[in-house]
Amino acid sequence: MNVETALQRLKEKGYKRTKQRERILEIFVKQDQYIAAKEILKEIQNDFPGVSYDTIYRNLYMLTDVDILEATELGGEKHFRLGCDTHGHHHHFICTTCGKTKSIEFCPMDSINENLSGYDVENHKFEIYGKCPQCH
Amino acid sequence: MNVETALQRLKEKGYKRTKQRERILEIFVKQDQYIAAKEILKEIQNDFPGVSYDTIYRNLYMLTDVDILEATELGGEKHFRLGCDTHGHHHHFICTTCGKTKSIEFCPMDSINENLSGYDVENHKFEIYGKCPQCH
DNA sequence: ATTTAATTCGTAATGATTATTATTTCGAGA
DNA sequence: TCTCGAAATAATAATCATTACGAATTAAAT
Repeated sequence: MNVETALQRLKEKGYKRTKQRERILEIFVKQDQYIAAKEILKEIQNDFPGVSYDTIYRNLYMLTDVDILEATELGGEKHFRLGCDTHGHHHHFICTTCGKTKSIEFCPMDSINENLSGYDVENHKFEIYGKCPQCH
Repeated sequence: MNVETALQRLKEKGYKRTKQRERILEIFVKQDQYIAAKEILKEIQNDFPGVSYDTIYRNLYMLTDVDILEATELGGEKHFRLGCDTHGHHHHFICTTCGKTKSIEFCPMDSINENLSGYDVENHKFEIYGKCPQCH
C-alpha cells in the first residue's frame, strides 16, 4: 500500500485530499509498525505546527473505517498501522520495547475445535508479546 | 476461589485484611464476569460512601499481581475478573455486552508452527469476542 | 495499650480521547 | 477561473479513565 493508492481509495469513498491526510499516510507508509496517536501528532507538527488531536484522531479512525489502517490497544493507548491487505488476515508478534511487529500467518481460529454453538463470534485477538531480535 | 481463601493468600503475602478488600473480593466472587473499575466503585459506595478510585485501583492491581484477579482491556477500560487457577492456563470467549466469559481450553501456542527464532516470547493473548447466548 | 507500617480518604493532577465552534480549504460545477 | 457548499481543520475546552499525594486512619504485631 502506497500513499497514492490510499488517497485513491479515499476519493472513491468521497473523502477529500488534504495535505494533512497525505502527511499522515506518508508516516504510516514509511514506518511499518504500530504507532500511537501522539507520535503521529509529534511527527506532523514538523510540517503543520497547528494540527490538533482532533484532526489526528478523526483521520486515524476514518482510515481504519475504510480498512487502510488497522488498530490495536497497547498499554492503554490506541495504536495504528497500515492494514496489510497484501497478506490477508493475520496476527502479530509485537515487541514490547520498540513496538515493531512481525506478522504471524497462523490464525488460531483455523485450528480451534471448541464448541461455541449459541455464541455469536464477532471478533478475536491473538497477539504474541516479547522482545524482537534488536531489543533482545 | 472464595473470599476467605483469597484473604488467606493475601495474609501470606503480608497484606492486611480490610473491610474494603473484603467487599471488593465479595463482588468478584458473586459475579463471575469481567467488571470495570467504575462498576466496582459504584458497588462499594453502597457500603463505604467515601471510597476513592485510589483504593479501587490499588487493590485491583494488587489482586492481579498476586494472581487472584486477571485483567483485560475492553473498550478502552481495564476490566477484571477472578482468576481461574482451577483450570490452569486457558483463554476466554468474552461477551462484549455483559462481560460474561466462557473458557476456551484451546491454546494457540500449542498449535503454532511459525519461525520465531531470535524473538523472545514473553506472553500472548488470545481472546474471542462476541455475544453470549443470553445477549444474542 | 502502644507502636508502626499499611491502608485509606479526599482531592488534585495527568494523559488520552472526544466534543464544540468558528474558520479555512477542497473540488465540483457554472 | 470563480463561486459556493460541504468537508476538513484549528484552537480550544470538556470528558473520562487512571494515577498521584499528603494527611488521617486502621490493622495487627509486640
